Amino acid sequence: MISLVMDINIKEPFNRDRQFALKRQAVIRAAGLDFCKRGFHNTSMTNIASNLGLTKAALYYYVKNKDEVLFECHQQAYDAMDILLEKNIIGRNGMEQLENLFGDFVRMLTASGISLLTDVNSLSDVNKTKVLKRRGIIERKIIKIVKQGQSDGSIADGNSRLHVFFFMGALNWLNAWYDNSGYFKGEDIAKHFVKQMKMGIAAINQIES
Amino acid sequence: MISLVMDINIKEPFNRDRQFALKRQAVIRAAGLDFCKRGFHNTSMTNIASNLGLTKAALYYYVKNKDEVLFECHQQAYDAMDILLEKNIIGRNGMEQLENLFGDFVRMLTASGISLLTDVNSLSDVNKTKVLKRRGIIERKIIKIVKQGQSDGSIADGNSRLHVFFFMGALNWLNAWYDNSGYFKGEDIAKHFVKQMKMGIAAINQIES
DNA sequence: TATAAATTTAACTCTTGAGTCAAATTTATT
DNA sequence: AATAAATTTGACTCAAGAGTTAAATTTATA
Repeated sequence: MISLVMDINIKEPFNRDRQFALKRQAVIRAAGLDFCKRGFHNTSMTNIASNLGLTKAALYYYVKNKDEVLFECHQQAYDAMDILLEKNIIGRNGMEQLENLFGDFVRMLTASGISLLTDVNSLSDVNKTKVLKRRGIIERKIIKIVKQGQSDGSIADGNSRLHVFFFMGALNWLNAWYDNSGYFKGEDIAKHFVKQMKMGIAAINQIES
Repeated sequence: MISLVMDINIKEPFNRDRQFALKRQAVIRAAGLDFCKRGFHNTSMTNIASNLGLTKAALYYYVKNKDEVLFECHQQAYDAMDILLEKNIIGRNGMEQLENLFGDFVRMLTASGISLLTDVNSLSDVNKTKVLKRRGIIERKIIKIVKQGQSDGSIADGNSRLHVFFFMGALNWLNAWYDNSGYFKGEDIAKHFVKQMKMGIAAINQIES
């Protein structure tokens, strides 16, 4: 049972489609959490609906089919990552940019209710292609930052793609085990993970926490 | 289509059950690769069978049901990890032990055909409990090594569980994206990952590759 | 209060894939 | 060649869950 309350404050005149779009997004985010927790195929449309306090029929009022839901979950995550990527071009060097970015990634997963789904094989072929393409683009952007860090001397040499795969693995796994009600607080994890990410690939000369 | 040839050399007298057990293991390992590649629910028993050049009926000659297959896949992985854990108590300090262990983990995943499955929610309740329990035990053993390293001064302070979750995430993710026919060679990944793991949590004073 | 949007109810269709089975046939072992 | 194990064939049952639908009802908005 997840609250759908939103759009409370800002009293922009009289929405209609906006209201619909917002609830649709909330529905998809909730579905994402379900998928993340139980897995795509272990979560029925009826499950999703009833977790929202809705009926299956009502759910289908917002989405076309289950494939679309999964697809939109991916889109949501990638939209969020894109925003963070834009935002985090700041930093004195590659390493600093990467620290900011990675920290924000962790915060996104622990705080925003957005899940990073990995089950790309359950998508229809068309959507799978789209998702993989988009994932590739994001991956390449991160790799680019790492390469930049290697150029400016802030990040250690070595295969940049492996550098990235390593700490992105930590991120994906975090997404799988993290539980808001659990022992760790999101911000603590963020701090710890940023540090471990950094130490893992920092250029040797400039390691000073 | 995966070859099932085994038990070629060593001509121990006349096996019977042994032969059965070996093929059964091979069947399960192959299924594990399928699950890893396409996902548990996107892989039908018929798929598994035909990838082995078998019939569904023949597959059921070796296993009771799909749940058992998934369960045994987990067991195989944990058996392998247990062996490596036994083997890698060697090392001058916690860090060295951890390096050996982690490197072997990577090699196991890239070379042995054993997959580290994450989809634990698709298991029956009984098996899920068993698997989670076993995973917990292994996790704790690794954490123990880390703590030891923190005691002997080879590993940096900080929450040991987070230390472990971080690099185990890298491992799980590797398992998901790695492809024998791909760009990277297993041994190269092992070297790189061990280093990045190490740098991530090495005590500051003793960082010298 | 009139109107349209949001949601429920409840029944229904369809497909997929797990799991079974028995008889026939192939393959290996002695 | 005899025997048992391994495998095929092909048809079958069953359950779960996606997706649909139409009519009734509730909720919000103007």
